[in-house]
Amino acid sequence: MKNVSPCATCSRNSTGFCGAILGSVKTAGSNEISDWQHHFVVPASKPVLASQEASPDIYVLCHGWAFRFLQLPDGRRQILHFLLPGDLFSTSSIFQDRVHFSVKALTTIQVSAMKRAEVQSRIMTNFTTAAPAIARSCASQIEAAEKMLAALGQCSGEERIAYLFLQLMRRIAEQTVIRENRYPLPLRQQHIAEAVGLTAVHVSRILGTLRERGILDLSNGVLEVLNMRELQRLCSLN
Amino acid sequence: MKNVSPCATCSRNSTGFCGAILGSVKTAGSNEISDWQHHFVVPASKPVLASQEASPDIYVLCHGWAFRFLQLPDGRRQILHFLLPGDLFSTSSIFQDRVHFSVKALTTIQVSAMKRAEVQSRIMTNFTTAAPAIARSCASQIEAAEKMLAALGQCSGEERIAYLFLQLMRRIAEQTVIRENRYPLPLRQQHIAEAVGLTAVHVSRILGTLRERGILDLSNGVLEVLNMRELQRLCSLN
DNA sequence: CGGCAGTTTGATGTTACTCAATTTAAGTGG
DNA sequence: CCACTTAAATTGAGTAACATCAAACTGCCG
Repeated sequence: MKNVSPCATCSRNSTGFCGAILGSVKTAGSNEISDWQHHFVVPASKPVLASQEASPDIYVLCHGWAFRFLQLPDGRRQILHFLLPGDLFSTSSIFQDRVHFSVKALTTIQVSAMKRAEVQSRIMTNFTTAAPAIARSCASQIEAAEKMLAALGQCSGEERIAYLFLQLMRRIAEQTVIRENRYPLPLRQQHIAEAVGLTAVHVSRILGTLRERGILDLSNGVLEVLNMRELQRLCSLN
Repeated sequence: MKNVSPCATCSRNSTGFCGAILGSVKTAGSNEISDWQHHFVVPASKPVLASQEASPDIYVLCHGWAFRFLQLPDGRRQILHFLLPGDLFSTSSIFQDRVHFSVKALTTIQVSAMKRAEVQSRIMTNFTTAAPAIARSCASQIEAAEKMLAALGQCSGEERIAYLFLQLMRRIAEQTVIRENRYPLPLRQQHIAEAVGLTAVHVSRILGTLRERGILDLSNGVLEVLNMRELQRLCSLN
């Protein structure tokens, strides 16, 4: 298992969530382990956080990919959101110690955990800058969820997959330099299926036709977009 | 057209959004029209608010039913949420002047509009009580959207309708006394269809079987639940 | 009495699911 | 490097869920 010391990549903290919301929370340039935050590693495909489980910490993903999901009593599950480095698990976790979803690692991940009480008090002392940032974060989470709702309710399988990919591509491009339209995408077809509400078999067929038609090619954890214009045209949402 | 004077029913303001979030904002017992809030009426099935339209006000539904929806470029639309009396259109509208959805009246409605700037400043002066309330409101909107996402992604038409009804019933019961398991529900089948991602024809068939099986009966704007236990069993979500 | 909006019903087509078999890819240990 | 194992992806055939189109039916209102 990997080293559990504070991850070097957590300089990322200064861009994503922490930069925007916490503002002056992190001591600039400091690497010391404080008593209110720590880091840990979770291996690929292992659970990170269970639904309704109380936690005194809030979590930010520092490295790797994870996803939030809802598990239905009969075993079916819906992936709600893929977490990328820099992402806060959920904005509402700043104020609540229980969340309605579970989180699982997709790749091996590094997570930063911060004491909620500490984060809250730091936000309160600096709320004129923190409040709008938190509000924006909430608003964008709501908007993302409701747009996906529209995609699942109104769009065909192909459209949904196109929409999912476009959203992910946009987010990946924000944190990685993209060359030759190749996006790192460590998803199994089963994950795509659970995110867009199809079966893995059907996802395979749809990806097959998209490949045949020269629109995109997903293999070996890389999504290569061959015809961006056509991909966007497929996605009537957006 | 109905009278546009401040609606008597807006005593409701003290329970729903305003009571929880605004706290001391409303002058207790006062009926005067202030310069920072006003009321208006929208007839049934007329638009209230268009997506991306900037507004200096935030809105609370005082009377009647409305719904928030997303319109796709090709005309399809997804109903995101039904608004009941006391509901703030969207928590994020407190901080943003544009919203990603549109709103339409289902019945004739009365709406209370409040100047955002004024609401914000009152929240800021009282943020220790307002902030947690706003956070809870955001969290519950996110949770509702993501649970619906799971319903659309993983559940059959019948399950989705059962879920929609159970959610609505819970909310209706919070503000109305329910007798004989009869819930006022002023929805056309087309609205149900657009909320759960089915066609109106299919909704009609599903409602037909639910009626035949003695589970529920929706007609004349009233939902009568005949077998609550069975209805809950249908809804594997929840 | 007609007209209209909403609902119901039937027939048929399409999308997506299920089950099962096969192929491919990725390790793993010798 | 090669057998062996296992997870993932692909393919085919049959089926179920849902959409589409069109017609008939209902209640309601002028």
